[in-house]
Amino acid sequence: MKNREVATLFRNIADLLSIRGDQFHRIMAYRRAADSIDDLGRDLNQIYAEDGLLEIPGIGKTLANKIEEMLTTGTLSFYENLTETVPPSLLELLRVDGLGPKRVKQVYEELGITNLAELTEAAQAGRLRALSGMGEKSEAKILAAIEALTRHGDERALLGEAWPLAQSILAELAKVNGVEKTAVAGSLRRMRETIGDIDLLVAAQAEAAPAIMETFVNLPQVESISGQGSTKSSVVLLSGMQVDLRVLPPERWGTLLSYFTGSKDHNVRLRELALKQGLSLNEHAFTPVAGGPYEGEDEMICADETAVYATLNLPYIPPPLREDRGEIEAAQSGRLPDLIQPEQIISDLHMHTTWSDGKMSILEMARAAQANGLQYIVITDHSESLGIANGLSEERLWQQSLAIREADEAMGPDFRVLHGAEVEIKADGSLDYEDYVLEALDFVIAALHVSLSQPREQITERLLPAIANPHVDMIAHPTGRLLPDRPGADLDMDRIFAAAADTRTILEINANPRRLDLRDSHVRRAVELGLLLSINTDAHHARQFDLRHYGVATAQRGWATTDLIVNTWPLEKFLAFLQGS
DNA sequence: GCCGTTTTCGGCCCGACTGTTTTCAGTCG
Repeated sequence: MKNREVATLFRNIADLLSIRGDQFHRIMAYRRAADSIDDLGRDLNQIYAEDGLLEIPGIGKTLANKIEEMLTTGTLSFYENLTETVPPSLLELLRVDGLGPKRVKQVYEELGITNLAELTEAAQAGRLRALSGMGEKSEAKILAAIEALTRHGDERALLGEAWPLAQSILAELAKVNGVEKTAVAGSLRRMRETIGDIDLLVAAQAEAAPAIMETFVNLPQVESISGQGSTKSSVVLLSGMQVDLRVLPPERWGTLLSYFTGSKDHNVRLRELALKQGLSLNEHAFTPVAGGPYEGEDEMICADETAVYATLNLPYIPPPLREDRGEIEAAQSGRLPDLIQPEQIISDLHMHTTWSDGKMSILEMARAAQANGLQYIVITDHSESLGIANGLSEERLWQQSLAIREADEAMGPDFRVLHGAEVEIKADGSLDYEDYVLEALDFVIAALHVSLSQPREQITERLLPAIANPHVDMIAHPTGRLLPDRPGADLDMDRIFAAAADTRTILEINANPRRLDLRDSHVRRAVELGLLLSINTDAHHARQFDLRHYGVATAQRGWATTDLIVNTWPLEKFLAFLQGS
């Protein structure tokens, strides 16, 4: 079984246990374990082979045994037994917005409902309202939620879709009288690759709140209002995405922003730390608890997040790190990483022009890159066999070489245009250009685009020779995944990383929000191993240079430090590196 | 079910909103 399958099984167990009414913290343990496995960046089978399961955070003896059973037999008897008392089809009921484990248990036990179709039928027949705690309104809400679920699904949105949407809504809200500050919060501020719903915050005095809420729920993109209060409102957009807005006073901005940025796990750790100091932390303030050293004193409010962390004797922790993956401990011991920052990026090593499937000329891309704050770029059009992308034959590649020299000269002394190629790693593992061609290029990218579903052994063996080739400088979007649907190649990442370390081959963090490949957990592993990384836009149009910040955020989520990101290197250092490799 | 600078047992965070309630349970984040 793969990591994702194990994690999913644990999540399903957690949901089934919650329907059964098991102890809350036992359920949470399964969820935490699932999250932990998702974050690994390594193959669980490999960790198991090294006898390292117990070192995974949130995995104890019981869960380690369950993982072992899953990895060795492909099934889990505990889960099989569980589904005999709690039908797994109940899981789909939990996807209905507003329906939690207690209600699911209730409709299952009292009405014998086991799936979405039966629930729909019962609601339409008016049989739900007879249940205790339910009425006509609840019944109508459930029907509406089922309808919304069947229409939009409950898929998470891509970061690259949610981010611009959030910015446009904030821009509208900022125009309302009395709005002092606005911010994105939640997983969007932490820049996760997918977003469940958009969390927005506004700082304003209470008297301004009604007008802000009115503006919000009446935005043209809004399809329906799921809740409207004085501090919190929720809407569903036409796209099906839910957006929550909270309005709170500016003097409490720090605790507010911290609380709603999450992650939930990070917040739990912060509250635990606060409690150890005798303080209760919520979105409004730190409040002294009875019996603690501050008992009887006033609450402490925080105008910014730095003050929140300072109260806990911690340095500021950047949002992309707030996942409870060791950032609290690192902050406590002064070992927070020197995170790569967007303004430190001075190059882009992967982009396309009209010579292959790009939309702009070499010179147009160069000028746009310079306007974007870069100092040098590499033009890397596709190689011949990627016919669908108008890949370059060897002859056209030589012609392009002249065109690049012309563009380089036209750009003057303060900007350099280098000549590279994105060379196809063919299904048989061979590269698309001969070595003497690769040698003549300034920079060589190798990448997988086709036959990505080969079995692990085969596709890993296909990529390794490319990494080992002395002319290959970088592997682009290593797994080839495309969010949200194509999972990418089933590579043995341990072997890929080891090979990249041996040959000092750069691994790309592709900034396109459909790729973000390497993904954050892979970056984290690569950083631990000290591998060289590069954040590139893979731009096919000048405006796609704007996508860079998604790549930087992914690097930050993987704890990437400035020294490992080759795009921070001055041109001389970069060229010297290419000479030496 | 995990975990340990309250350590092998007993904790493990907090509030808003909604709909059903006469004081609260369920859901969500």
